[in-house]
Amino acid sequence: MPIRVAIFEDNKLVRDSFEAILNGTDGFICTGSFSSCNSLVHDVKRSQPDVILMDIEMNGINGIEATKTIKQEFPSIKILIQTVFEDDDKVFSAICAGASGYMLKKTSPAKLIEATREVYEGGAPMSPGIASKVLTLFQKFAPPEPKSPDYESSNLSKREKEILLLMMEGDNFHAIAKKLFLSYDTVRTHVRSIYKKLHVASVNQAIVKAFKQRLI
Amino acid sequence: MPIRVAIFEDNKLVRDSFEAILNGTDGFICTGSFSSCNSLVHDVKRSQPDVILMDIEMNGINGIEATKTIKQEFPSIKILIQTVFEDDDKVFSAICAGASGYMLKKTSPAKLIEATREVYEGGAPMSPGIASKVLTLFQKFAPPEPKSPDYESSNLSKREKEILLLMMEGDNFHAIAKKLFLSYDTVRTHVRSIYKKLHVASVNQAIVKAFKQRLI
DNA sequence: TTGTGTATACCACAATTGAGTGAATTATTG
DNA sequence: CAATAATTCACTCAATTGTGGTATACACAA
Repeated sequence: MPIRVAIFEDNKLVRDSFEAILNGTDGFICTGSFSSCNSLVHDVKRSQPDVILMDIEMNGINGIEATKTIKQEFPSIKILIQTVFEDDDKVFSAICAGASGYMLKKTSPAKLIEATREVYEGGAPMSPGIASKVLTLFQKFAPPEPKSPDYESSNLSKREKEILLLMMEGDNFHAIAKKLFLSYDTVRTHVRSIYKKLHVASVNQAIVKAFKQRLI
Repeated sequence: MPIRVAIFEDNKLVRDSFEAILNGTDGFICTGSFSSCNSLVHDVKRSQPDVILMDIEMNGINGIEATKTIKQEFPSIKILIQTVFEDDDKVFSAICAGASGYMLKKTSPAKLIEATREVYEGGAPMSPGIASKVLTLFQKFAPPEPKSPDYESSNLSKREKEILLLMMEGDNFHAIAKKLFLSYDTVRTHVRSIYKKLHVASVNQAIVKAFKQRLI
């Protein structure tokens, strides 16, 4: 079963060229190519792609807005951003919008095909300079090491904090048990101590409390 | 002028093998290989590397601590992390510590050499799964935009927003029904449409999404 | 007129969670 | 050393939640 790819790209030449390359490569099929995002949701619904090649610089709705929309409506579709520029702002927005990869337009067709496959397989191909920017941005934004005073004073043990964190990721008890290599019942026991310490009585309330008090 | 590489690696076999490969490849020279980080600063000073291949799992000072120290003492030296594991925690810590790349140990020698060169040239090579994790972590930690467009585009109806809000107060379905003068089953029906629109499958995840996207 | 979305409500079954109780092992600390 | 907390696991039972249907009614747009 070939990888279904849709293209959103201003430039007709580039668009047609991509389409030709994809259809000419074993294991790929271009199920749609569009010059704008004006009927984005409709177009995506019709072409049912696994991966979308998204130009970032487009008239009307730009590639980043489009990426956000697509990720909201079709979270499982992977999006590979294509751009001529590599400024921090664009990279940052694209990733926050939910892009799975970020390639410069100067990339060779062969590498683009390879990147498309990598995206499809759950990877995150990025042109070298981009990857480096991402790491820098990451270091800049990630580790403010928040640890509010409540976090310490909440008396949650290390294990309990781990579990609360996973609860805040949306994991259920079975998933947590699996991730932490614990038995289901052990997780439930820990959850009960969390409830006791936070004075709550459900996942629901524990998460709310954790968020509101910036506990994590 | 060849790229000067130093190796920090527990396993003698792996260490010697890396050294042989580097010295056997044009454009590279191994200027030091060490089995621990016990005399880290001293060793780095002596070997004056451009790039360091750093094993993450080592006795004594581990690779992440070592990376921090090196980046502190010799900011211009690039560090390529090597690991067998790819859990979020390690990836996260390594990048925050200042690593320039993150390769799994199963990577082929050829790709490792290529990654070393890429690091030297200012890139950030990462094994596919790792790069993907980085993007995910990035999205997780990036500062949420103050006015999230998701609020408007979430398409939640008035009733659905009301109910989501009460869920975020920690109310259960019975409590919500009572507060809104609805039947228990009506609340559940609304909750189902909320899940559909937010692409989630539990109270748990709906609340997290609402908080993170500043939906309410 | 038909379709779509919203709001309301009910039934039934499966899965998950909450609460009670008990118990063993390993830190940690007074 | 003894007390305490943390961590681990198990079993039960009731309550809540998740998911599949089905149904009526209203409003608004194609």
